[in-house]
Amino acid sequence: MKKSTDKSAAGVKEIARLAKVSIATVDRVIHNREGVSEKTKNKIQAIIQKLNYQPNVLARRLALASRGTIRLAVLLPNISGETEFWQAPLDGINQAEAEIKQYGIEIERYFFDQNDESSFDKQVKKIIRQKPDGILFTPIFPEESLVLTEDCKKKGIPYVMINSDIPGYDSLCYIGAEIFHSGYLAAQLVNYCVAKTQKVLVVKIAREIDNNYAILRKEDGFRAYFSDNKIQNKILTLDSKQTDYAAVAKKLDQLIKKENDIGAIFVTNSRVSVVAKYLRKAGLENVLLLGYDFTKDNVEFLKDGSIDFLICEKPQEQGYRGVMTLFQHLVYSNTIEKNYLMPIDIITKENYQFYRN
Amino acid sequence: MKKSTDKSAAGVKEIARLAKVSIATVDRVIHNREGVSEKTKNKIQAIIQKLNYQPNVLARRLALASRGTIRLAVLLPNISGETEFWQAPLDGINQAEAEIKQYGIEIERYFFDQNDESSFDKQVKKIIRQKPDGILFTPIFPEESLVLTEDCKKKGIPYVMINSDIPGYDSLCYIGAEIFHSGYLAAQLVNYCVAKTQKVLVVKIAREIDNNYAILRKEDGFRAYFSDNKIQNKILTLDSKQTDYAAVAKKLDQLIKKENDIGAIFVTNSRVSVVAKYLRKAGLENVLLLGYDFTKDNVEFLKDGSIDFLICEKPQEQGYRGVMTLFQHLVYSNTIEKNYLMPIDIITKENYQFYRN
DNA sequence: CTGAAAGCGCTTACAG
DNA sequence: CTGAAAGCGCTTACAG
Repeated sequence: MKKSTDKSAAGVKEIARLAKVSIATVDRVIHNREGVSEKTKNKIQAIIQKLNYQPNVLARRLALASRGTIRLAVLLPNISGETEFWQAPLDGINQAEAEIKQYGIEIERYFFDQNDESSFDKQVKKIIRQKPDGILFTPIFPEESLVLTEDCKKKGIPYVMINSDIPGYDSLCYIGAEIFHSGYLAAQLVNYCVAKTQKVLVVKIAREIDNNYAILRKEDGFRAYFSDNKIQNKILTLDSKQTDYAAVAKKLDQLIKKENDIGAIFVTNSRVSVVAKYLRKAGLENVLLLGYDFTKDNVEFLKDGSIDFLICEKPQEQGYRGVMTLFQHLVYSNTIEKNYLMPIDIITKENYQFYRN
Repeated sequence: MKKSTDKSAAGVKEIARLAKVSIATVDRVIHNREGVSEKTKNKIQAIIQKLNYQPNVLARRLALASRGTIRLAVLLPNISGETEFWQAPLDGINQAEAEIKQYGIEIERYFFDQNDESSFDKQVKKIIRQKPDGILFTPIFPEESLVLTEDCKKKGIPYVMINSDIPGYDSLCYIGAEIFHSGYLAAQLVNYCVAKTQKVLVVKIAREIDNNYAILRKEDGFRAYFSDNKIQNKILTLDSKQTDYAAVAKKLDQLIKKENDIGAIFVTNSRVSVVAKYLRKAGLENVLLLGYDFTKDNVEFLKDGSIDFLICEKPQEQGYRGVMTLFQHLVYSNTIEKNYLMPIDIITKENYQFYRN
């Protein structure tokens, strides 16, 4: 390793020397602060230009570390067996926290019950009382989310939405997939694998279907693919507001008795494992089954062939990136991409081993 | 933003104070350096344990920045129209360089002709002469690569392999996909989309097929899926050591005249666009076509439906991660995962827009 | 409007 | 075997 040589990145000291001022003044110009005469300001800016000065991010962070703590609030569904999905974003958030807590970032976590809008409300009130410096949340309930976003706007608190978007809620940014398109993709896969004569079933399992933007958008996308491409398969629908196995199985049973020759089933969220369990018990494993998310249950059914395709949108990375975005914005005032669209990944029995959430 | 409070991460100073020694001695213990009495060493280690001391990476890097430059060498195929694929790893390398050049890392790039083993040889000699501190390369030619790895071992220079692996070449680490499995995955997709009576064609297009480990492994994996699952489709083979369109088209023409009812074609590398062009011209777009890599040409054919699936292994991330790994190893002596296996992504017409290499 | 000095947490000669 | 001091490049009171 030889000693670093020439162009070794001039810093504030060098600029100060060339401009015959102190580094404090250089700093003022770099940060566009008040109280520098036009003349010296111009002189310093010229030198910065000429030297193509790039601040040393390391040193900047280190110096800043001594300042105050930044407090972020995170609002996500709580994690139960049924909603294990949300572990992934949380993992990402934890990872981000580990990386940046050295810079004085603290993260407060709030959880709500996905089946209970009032629990969302309650947590929102708590957060508002805490006055965090930035918020990360997922707008599962559009109306209730509005309370939060309105308050944030009033107080100038930046907020990031992950996993699903609500157009018109003007956030700092959205990090997640284009969910309409993920339904579209599911339809493409179905079309590859199913005969033209077979029927296709869309299953929606959630306590709050009508108020669940993501679930509805996915079905829209799914249906759009068929109509855009003039594909004639008959599309059936099954909704279940009860999310337990018994209830879903019963409904499926009734439907399948009535409708013969269903070639594929598309479940619009991570509850696909419930359907997989039913198909396995009923000996209907030749039906193509697609659903969402890389949860433990789902992967088990993927392995044994009950589930054919899982669509996955890197939930862990969403959490990670969400926190990092707030960090970038609050600490460095970086400009932020309004929509960070995640890839829409296709997971099968033969590539799940290598998947990274 | 309130002032940081309590547990605000004790540092070397605090440790030194508690152990009643100087911070220099603490530093010696942290880095397991010689010349500290057992007694003080134990005392300091106990305190480090108790405080759960985490070094401040920022400060460490900043302090280290003043040391010498680290020089890395990168050896990749040159980028032509035909081998545009290699732009992606190079992009990743450039990105990594931008992030770490502040820490005194310099990267020297060397290119060889993928169709000419002697050009690889020549570049290896150049690199050896330069005595870099670390090397990143792709072992397309096993024998010629051995010259490089042997020399590195002798001199203790760490090297990282990306994109394809050669088992037994004991590198610092391999970053890339499990290529056998990527062939396996391709076969699964084919099996979903093709009738049992149809034939399947494997196409290998490369100047040096027999000496190209990756291409052979992918075919192995592809075939293994069929035999493991006792699937009976007849598998045909077409090899072309000429990589230009005219030559490949001619061979395909001959084969397709002889063999009727080919349901799918699997091309074992990024040259799949050549086959796509042929199928489009021949009006055979109903044949399922699969191949590798997110190149501009391939994506064009994906869009128009000539290619159905592209398998992609994040080449840009491979380059990025390769450089970062050498950096971690050389600067922080971090322990490195021996095999960093990339996901094997499935790209279609309906999700390519969101893919990130 | 401007500057001298201290500090961020760590590393490294150098001196004993 | 151990310590005092300078330095990494930047930021921030504080004093003028």
